[in-house]
Amino acid sequence: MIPKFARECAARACELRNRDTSLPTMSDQNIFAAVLDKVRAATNALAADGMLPAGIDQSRIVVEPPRESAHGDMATNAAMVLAKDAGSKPRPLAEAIAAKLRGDELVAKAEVAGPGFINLTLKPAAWIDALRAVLTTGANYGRSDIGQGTAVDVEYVSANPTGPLHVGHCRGAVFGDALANLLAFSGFEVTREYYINDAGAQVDALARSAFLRYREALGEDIGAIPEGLYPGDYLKPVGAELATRDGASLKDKPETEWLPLVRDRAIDMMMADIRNDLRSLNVVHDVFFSERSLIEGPRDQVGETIAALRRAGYVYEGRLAPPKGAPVEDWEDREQTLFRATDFGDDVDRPLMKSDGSYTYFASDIAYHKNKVDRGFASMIDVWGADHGGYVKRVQAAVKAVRAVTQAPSAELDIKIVQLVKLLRGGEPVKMSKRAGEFVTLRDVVDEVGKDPVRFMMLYRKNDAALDFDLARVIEQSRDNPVFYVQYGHARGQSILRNAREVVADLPSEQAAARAFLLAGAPLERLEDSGELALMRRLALYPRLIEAAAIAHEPHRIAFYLYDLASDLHAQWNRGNDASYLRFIIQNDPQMTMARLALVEGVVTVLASGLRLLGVEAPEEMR
RNA sequence: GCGCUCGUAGCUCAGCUGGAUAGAGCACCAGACUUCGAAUCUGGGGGUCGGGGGUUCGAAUCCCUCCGAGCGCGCCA
Repeated sequence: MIPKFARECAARACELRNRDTSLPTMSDQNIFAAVLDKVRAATNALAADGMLPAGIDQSRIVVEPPRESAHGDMATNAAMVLAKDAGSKPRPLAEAIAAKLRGDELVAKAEVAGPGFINLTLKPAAWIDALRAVLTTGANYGRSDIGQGTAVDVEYVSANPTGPLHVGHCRGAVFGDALANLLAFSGFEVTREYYINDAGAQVDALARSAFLRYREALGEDIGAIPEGLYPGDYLKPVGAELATRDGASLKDKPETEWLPLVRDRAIDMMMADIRNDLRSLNVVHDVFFSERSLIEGPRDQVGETIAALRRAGYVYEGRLAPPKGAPVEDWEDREQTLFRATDFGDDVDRPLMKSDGSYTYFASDIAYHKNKVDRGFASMIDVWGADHGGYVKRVQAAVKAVRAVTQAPSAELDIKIVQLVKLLRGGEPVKMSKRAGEFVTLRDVVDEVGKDPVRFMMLYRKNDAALDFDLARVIEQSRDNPVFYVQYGHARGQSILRNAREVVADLPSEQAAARAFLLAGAPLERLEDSGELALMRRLALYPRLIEAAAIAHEPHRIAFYLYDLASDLHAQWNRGNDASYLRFIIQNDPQMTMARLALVEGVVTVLASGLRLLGVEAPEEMR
């Protein structure tokens, strides 16, 4: 118990803060970016020496952790990438660059290896700087400005408002939400959007189904729900609500009169349910965009879009060859309005008008994406289920055409396909019968296992790989269960910080920022153990990982990183069991304790940061 | 028949947009609790990256071609 020492740490932290009052830059946080700058500086110096041509292209130079840790802390391909332009062989060039790098204050070793890699080993001070960066930036560690405020629209879920969300929708919901979090953290201006398919035959079927439930609510015996309508019980409240609101007044009207009324009410109630279900997963959209509004709003945006495409020569009247493969029963060869999708990479041209004169779904979708471009989104991301995979090319084609007619400076579209989820319980498939209207809803799953397992497990897989979700396994409290393992890592770190008050009595318990501030002044140079260095290296990787995940639109990388970080922490903990001098809390050495607490603080900070991006709780303790 | 997504250890999966001797977990075998949470950790065996060509300094990654799986294939959304 030496408060005096803690005061000294605080004083030192203040001093460190005053030394650099500017906002942290990318290189301050991202040690790989910092070293890349050093490598570029070295090549510039060689250019000044006349060893390299001036103005050489440095864009392909990368600095990355080597696969083999024996090769050092990081490796760069600079010499191999530059060799061709430099007109020299990689290895001599590598030697020259390495020689320059050896003069750097953070570089302990620079060696040329293999075909021309430069392997760098950094001095421990470099990793200590990285840890200090975690402590001083706190929850902002890993945040970057690579998005530069670019407006990006992330559209996800967009399930039909004809029934409650089922378990298959979970994955897209969680993926889209985490991706949006990640992009916002990386400096993009993100809009979270849900496209409501409230036009077309399916919502009419919804209305007819709801109308039956309405008559049922009025006491009529409606018998079985006919084929083609929605049989689920979830429409009973809609019928009851209509009966309460409208009494018997709808019952004897012709369908043309009651259908729009019933349809709008049914859609509103379904969407309210859907939003509630999404909220149970902590998924909240900024914009709910109605398909119907494209057609029935003040302007017919679908008609306008088609007209604009027609003026540009992308729409024509013509005939299509009948589809190959599975024969279409009622195929009718007729002239129709077609979008010239083949000009933009699709396989066939696509119809825009149905035979009854209404727009196809695809026509609305073109108009919808044009609407996004008109709203100023330079980047669009659509998250779809695997069953819509066949639709990717035509929408990509549509966006290219839209970009051409709007002359938007940028209109990128990335379509992320999330594969299907197989629901299991203890290894056995969960049976559900869609025909009988019985399916496992999103709400069922969240109620059974909780939001955190759902969110984490849906992200603990690449989005385009199929996923088994086992209701029994995801709530196990064991290493088999990654959700638990990572959350336990955070809880264990918090437990250490709580217990540390035995040695460092005035360590702030609740305010993480104050604690981190104090700990940043600890004598971090005493962190010399290999396990401690491994943890610091892992922490140093985080900004680079976030950046790569954001660019690739792959939030699953965060989940895997967190698992690795938690694993490093658990390993170091257990090394303290085998060798007591490696424990985080050393009773008679408050200085060492402070330094190790700083490391723990850094770990829990990054675990909490990553979990927050995934939308998963970072618990203080496991109960 | 065509298109899309995949194929990596016995199983479930990573592999940082082309880097070095391909990595985790489970399972199997052998070990570590008078602890700051053993709900954890340490070590071991296990591979023709579906097959075959090509591109280059270098390929699990990019191209071609077979094999196999899932999804989709006018006027449904």
